[in-house]
Amino acid sequence: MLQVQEIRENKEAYITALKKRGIDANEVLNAVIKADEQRRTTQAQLDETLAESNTLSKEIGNLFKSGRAAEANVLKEKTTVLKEASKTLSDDLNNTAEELQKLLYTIPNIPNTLVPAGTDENDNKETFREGDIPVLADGAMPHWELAKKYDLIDFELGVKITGAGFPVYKGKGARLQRALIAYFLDKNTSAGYTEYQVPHLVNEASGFGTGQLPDKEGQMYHVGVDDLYLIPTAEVPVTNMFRGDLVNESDLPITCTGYTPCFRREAGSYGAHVRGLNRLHQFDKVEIVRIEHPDNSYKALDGMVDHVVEILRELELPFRILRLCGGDLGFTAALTYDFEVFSTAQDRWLEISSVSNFEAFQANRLKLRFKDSDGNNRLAHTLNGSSLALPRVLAGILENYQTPEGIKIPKVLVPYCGFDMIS
RNA sequence: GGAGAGUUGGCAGAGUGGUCGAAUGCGGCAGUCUUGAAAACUGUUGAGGGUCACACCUCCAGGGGUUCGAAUCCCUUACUCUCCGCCA
Repeated sequence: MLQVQEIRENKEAYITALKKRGIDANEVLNAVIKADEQRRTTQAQLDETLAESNTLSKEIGNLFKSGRAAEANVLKEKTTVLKEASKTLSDDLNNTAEELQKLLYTIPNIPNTLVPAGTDENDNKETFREGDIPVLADGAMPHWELAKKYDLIDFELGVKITGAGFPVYKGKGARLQRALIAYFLDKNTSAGYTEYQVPHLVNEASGFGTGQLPDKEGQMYHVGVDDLYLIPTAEVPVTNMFRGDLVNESDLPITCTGYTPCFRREAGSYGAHVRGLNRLHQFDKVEIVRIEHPDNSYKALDGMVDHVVEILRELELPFRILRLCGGDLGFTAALTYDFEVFSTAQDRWLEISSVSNFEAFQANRLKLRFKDSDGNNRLAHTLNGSSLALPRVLAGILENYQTPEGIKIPKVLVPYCGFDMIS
């Protein structure tokens, strides 16, 4: 959520920046400013009425104490009028504040200057590419066929016990998953991130805090009887651990990592692009989250990008980095880098990580602040990134490492797997 | 599922109708002392709105009520804890 004061001060710049998202924000920003002015006017009137009322109350109290009940009763009548007035004003204020809040919820974050204009993924800007795309032998298969051939993943069994999009990992497939999780967590903790295990269900307040609610509840599974949501990413519980906190400047940065399953309803298309592991309702992910000083957040973002690069380099997977364009940028993000691994057998790029700086957008909703050296309370910046999303990494490994003899295991994973070949 | 007790400032924890935005402790900040640090001592320190700055207003879990006046009394919702039951 944007801050009203910032909108007031930077309206024109915000309109220009939001054009990159394909949004003409002129009208809504004007509406915000107008509602805010209305709010402040009403607030001032209410304050005045209450001040008068408070003064009278004190006088009445004093009169009663000194036994002048008759005079007190005269004043009492005055307060009745003031009470009615303040009731009306307070209702007005609530309505205006609610209206303002609703408007603010509809406005996405302001894209960073680096964000290219554009409408969809075709306008994303590739900023980096590394790794050789392997030349596969004849008869190379996509991962879902490999998974079947080597009995690593059973999609049909998942359908039987739950439904489409809930695969069952089996044998060396399950072991490889576990190895990846352990390897990712080790990489993250040795880079200084503190490991957490967090709940996989969150309450409504948490959904609001990170921006999944109120607009995107359809993307989350909702447990109605208890009014809880299955997490779509560890970002939600991890970031919300700090909701409402006021920390010391010296506590920053706060860095966390955690493994969780992720649940996404993603009612959408079915077909070739969502086959196998490409798109699932439940998948595993290791996440990194940083709470940063605003002066340091972009440096931290670069650091997170470098960190993910290192992991992909160690896995020896061909990858590229995209800077998301305005149209593809998430609602809460100011700048996002997507990582994609090349799936040789499918001949396409698969997104395996997304690293974003949300600046103060989430922190404003979360009321996540720090006390700076001048004693002022300021909103912190939040960032997060996947390191990494498991299914597509698995797909990338299966497809890129396949040989006629079997699937080789990336060197760095062998100690975690206990085997170096799936055959 | 049954019974009871709670929810107060960054944290812990007093406060049962006006003098309470709130004792005290911890933490934070500043200073004294010290070569420096620690300890000790002194001072200072809740948040939001509003203002050029004051004034002023709001906030003691959320919502409603009683009262001239509510952290304090009443109703209600949520959450937490303890005991019992069930259970990994």
